[in-house]
Amino acid sequence: MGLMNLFTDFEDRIKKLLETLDIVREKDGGVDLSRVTVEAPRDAAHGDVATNAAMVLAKPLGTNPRALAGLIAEALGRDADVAEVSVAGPGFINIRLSVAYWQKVLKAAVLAGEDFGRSRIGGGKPINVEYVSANPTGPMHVGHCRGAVVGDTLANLLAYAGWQVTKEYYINDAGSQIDVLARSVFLRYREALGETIGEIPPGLYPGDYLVPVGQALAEEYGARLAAMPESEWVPIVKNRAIDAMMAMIRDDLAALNVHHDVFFSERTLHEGNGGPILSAINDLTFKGHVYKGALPPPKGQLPEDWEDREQTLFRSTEVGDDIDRPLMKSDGSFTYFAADVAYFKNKYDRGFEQMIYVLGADHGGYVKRLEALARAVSGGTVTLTVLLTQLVKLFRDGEPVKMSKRSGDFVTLRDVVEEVGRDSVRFMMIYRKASEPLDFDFAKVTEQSKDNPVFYVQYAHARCRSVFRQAAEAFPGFSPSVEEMVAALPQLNDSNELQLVAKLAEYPRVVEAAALAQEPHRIAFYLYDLASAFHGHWNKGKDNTSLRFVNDKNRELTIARLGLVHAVASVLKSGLSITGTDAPEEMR
RNA sequence: GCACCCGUAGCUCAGCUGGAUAGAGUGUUGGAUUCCGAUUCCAAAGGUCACAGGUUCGAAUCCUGUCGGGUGCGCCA
Repeated sequence: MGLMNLFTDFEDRIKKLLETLDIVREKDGGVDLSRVTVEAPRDAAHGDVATNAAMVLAKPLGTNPRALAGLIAEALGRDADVAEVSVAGPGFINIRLSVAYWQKVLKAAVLAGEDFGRSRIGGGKPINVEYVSANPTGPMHVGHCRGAVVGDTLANLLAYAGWQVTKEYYINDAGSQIDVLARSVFLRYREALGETIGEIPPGLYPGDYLVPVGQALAEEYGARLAAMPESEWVPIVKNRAIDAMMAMIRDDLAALNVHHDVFFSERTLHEGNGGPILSAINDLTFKGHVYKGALPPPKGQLPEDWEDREQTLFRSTEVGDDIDRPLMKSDGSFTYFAADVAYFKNKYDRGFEQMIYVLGADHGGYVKRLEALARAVSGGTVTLTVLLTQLVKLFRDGEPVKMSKRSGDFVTLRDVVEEVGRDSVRFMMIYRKASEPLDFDFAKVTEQSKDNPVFYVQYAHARCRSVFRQAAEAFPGFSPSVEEMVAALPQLNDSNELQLVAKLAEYPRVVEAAALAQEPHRIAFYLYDLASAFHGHWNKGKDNTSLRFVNDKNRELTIARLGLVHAVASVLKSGLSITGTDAPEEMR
């Protein structure tokens, strides 16, 4: 099935052809063909594929682009799959493909089904995608939503493109906010025992979601916890609290169709007096990246409580950072970043060659130290990339939704999913470059209309399935196999249909480009494009009944067209599954 | 003050890692339409790609600077 990607197919053909040209063969030292590309012309009127070969190679070969283009075009014209070649503009070579070639491409698509866009470009390399990693102190709110969807979709995309992907969640269960959580739960526990606790003191988490956690503790322990000294009940309550919060978060994520492979606990890095962290710091020290010293005061406004103190520092400035970063506080305890060093080391030891961190835009200041960390620990062998997702602004009927940090006043992820639906949330979150801010309007997203892109795409899929149902009505007992559809494909030669095939043919290239650029939004935009092409073709059938997929006078032609519809449905389903949304059989 | 992200049609945004006359959706304007399944279809108008330089056959895209918006800037996680 070498026809899966027509662009790479023709790139290969053109490069082989170039090597047979006299002007190339006679060139001393050979010619660099790496800049030769094959792509779809911006304007379909120019042709089906175009190459820049003549413009790129003219200078090294000491000739002019138009003359070289003529030579290449002449040779290309002898390719049986090429219907027409022309030279245009500064030296573009435009190629129009034969009907037979399009039929071969479609055949590949029909046979491959949902695997049509699958790629091996990732080479089976292990890659770690870390995303969400929300603190386990409460339910997830909308702010976590975008990172969750972007990370999950990117991970799906990379898997489809041939990487060996691990989806990972870093549980921040070691910091002081977890102590606050434990004390908040303890209060709810005393409440469950019948004590009057009154107003939740400031500094503790006031949310009702902690009430059942306190009740469960009361049922299990009775009054025994209350009788313990703090040093004894804290670890018990802390464990219960974290488990309860993580269970809640997992439920929230499941509602968004987000599922991680690994949940990594920060606490495990602190076990045994911080052994894993110490050993990671020792590793860095051994490699010469650690020293004891004082940081220069921050530029601009000096904090009021600024004191010049000596601490253990990571010399990250030698590996690309702007300022050295503290690993230990002046009292000798670890910084958060120290745990990050150990966590990265852990991933590194697990054999990941590539790591992606999906973080919110408010963590932008963290990027350089993470990159520096990767260089220092791996010696530059690991590529660590940080994907920053910009903020989401919520709107209801055009009015911004206000959120304060006070409990009950923020919109939870669960609220949003329940109100607008899982698929709409996911698609909207991915239907924009991650680096662009996103406005999310409840009214628009709930609407089941063309304005809602996920609906438009899903509708195209449902319509495809509907064609099969209609065919079964026109021809009772009709259910052509893939083989029958493939055999009938030579019947397809209408230019409108071939345009749809051309759109399908872009899919493998879109998948690879999106995976390499780590830009999952491209899949969503492609799906919209394909859906649009399909709906457009469908609409032509309104006026021109000969274009309709089901033709009850021509069984063979109908089978061939069902092949096209089958391929469209398969690609839509494949793409929708990358975005983590359903491909419904019908819209109701 | 510094770092990162971003300035593209009235509005919301794409632009395939440098390609041809910069594209969709929405809105505006003008037509068509009792439909193999929805608030349908077709067409037109709409742009100094923030600005100024540079790199080259060729720049919205890469480099530098300026202007404007967002985010973050010792021992918080």
